[in-house]
Amino acid sequence: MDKVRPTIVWFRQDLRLSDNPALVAAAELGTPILPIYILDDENAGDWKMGGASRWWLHQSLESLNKSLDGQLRLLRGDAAKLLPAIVDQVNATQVVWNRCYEPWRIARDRRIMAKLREGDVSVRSHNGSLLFEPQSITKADGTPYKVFTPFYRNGCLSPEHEPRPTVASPSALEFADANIGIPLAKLELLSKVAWYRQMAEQWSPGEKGARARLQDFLEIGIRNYKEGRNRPDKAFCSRLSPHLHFGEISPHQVWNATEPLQDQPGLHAEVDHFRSELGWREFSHYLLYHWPQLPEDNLQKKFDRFPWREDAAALRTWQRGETGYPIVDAGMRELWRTGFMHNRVRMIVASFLVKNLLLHWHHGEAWFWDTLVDADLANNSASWQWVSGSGADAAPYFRIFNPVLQGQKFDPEGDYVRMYVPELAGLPKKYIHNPWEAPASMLQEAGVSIGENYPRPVVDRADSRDRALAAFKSISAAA
DNA sequence: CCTGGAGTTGTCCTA
DNA sequence: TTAGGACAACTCCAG
Repeated sequence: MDKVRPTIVWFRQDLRLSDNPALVAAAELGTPILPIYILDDENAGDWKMGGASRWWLHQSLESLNKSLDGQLRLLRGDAAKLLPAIVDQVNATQVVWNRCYEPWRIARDRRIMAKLREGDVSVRSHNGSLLFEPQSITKADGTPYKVFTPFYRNGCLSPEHEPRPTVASPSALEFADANIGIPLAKLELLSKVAWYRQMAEQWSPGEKGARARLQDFLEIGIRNYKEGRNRPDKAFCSRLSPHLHFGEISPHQVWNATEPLQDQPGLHAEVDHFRSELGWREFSHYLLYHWPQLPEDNLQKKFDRFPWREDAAALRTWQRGETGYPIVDAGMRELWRTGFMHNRVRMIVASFLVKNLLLHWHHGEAWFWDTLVDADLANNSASWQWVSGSGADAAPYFRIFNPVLQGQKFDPEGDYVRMYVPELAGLPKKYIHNPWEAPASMLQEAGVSIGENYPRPVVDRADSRDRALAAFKSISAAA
């Protein structure tokens, strides 16, 4: 009874069949395939997946399992123990996966690879989720870039680093027989409280949903991307971030799909602009790879002596969307309801937390980590450091967003605010972003009572701006 | 080693 | 109403 030894395909942040180099490599071997997913909270340290991400993952695994004819095996626990055990149990001859780049995953995968190779198992990792391998892009002296523009222009965009073409899904997969795994429900990815009910209306997790989202974006959003992407009241953003994070679509698929649009009249600049956003995703992963402390430590050491405030009550108003600044509150409520926030608004709420409230960026980082469906260690930490001014290539300290002006500029009709802060819906656009300045009669007519059914501003805007400027000045060398 | 130019996403004041 | 300059000082990067 000679049984053919199977190949294990370990799915991680590549929950798709198309453009999946590890899967293709496995299929080419011609041996039966055992696809597995391991929910590994034990090696993740402080960066266990947050609640919104778990909701997404649940849907995405369900979808992947369907595409795999129900053959996906699910496990839960320490991958460094589980994987070698499975290899033994099924007598696997080969294990393949696509690389991940968070520090804890790199460390874990290195250990696993070494352990498996002690036996007679061949282990191969592939690149499925970054356009540019972090170690391949360096300055002439071999050290990593710290500034986006030269990283992107001179590094990524140089001809030698052109992203690889996509690879097709294997035509037919032969699956191995093995009594392994637990039902999806046993991963316990869905919290008891159904706060994610509204998220389901907004999103279609899974490979198919990701493809549809891309098609939609290529037909509409990208055609007015440079301007339109700044408008939270419109639908010009790609909203691909959660799909990319879980690898339901690869950046290569997205990058290459924009190729035909480049030659269409007027679209070249739009495509370039969108691609540079993919470039930012690469840059964040690059930074995290070269500076593994990015999620915890200020990249710029002088920020270690920054006079952050401690103010639990103020933090709570921010988290709940009750700061009294409509654009901030709309953003925080969008996040809570949908697991997402428009990028422009992310900058506004982040600036508000760090500069107007003067609270440590770690608070924002942690909240986003738990509530975003696209929570991504690299993007999250790099972006928070950027906003705070502590990161690579950071915003100058005097760049403090004015939530009223930002609202008026990027949500000019107030539609975005009305959608997520319905108690203000009756206000005309002139005062929708600064209701505390509206005439009493107008407030009354709109049914708004400041301090009663909509909060008074938690801080005075001008005062808190001056306070932030002083705080940032205090850590400069000249001070 | 030196040098010059540049650095995602702003705001405010003044003329 | 609108346009232009100030807001600091630093590090990064390429020639």
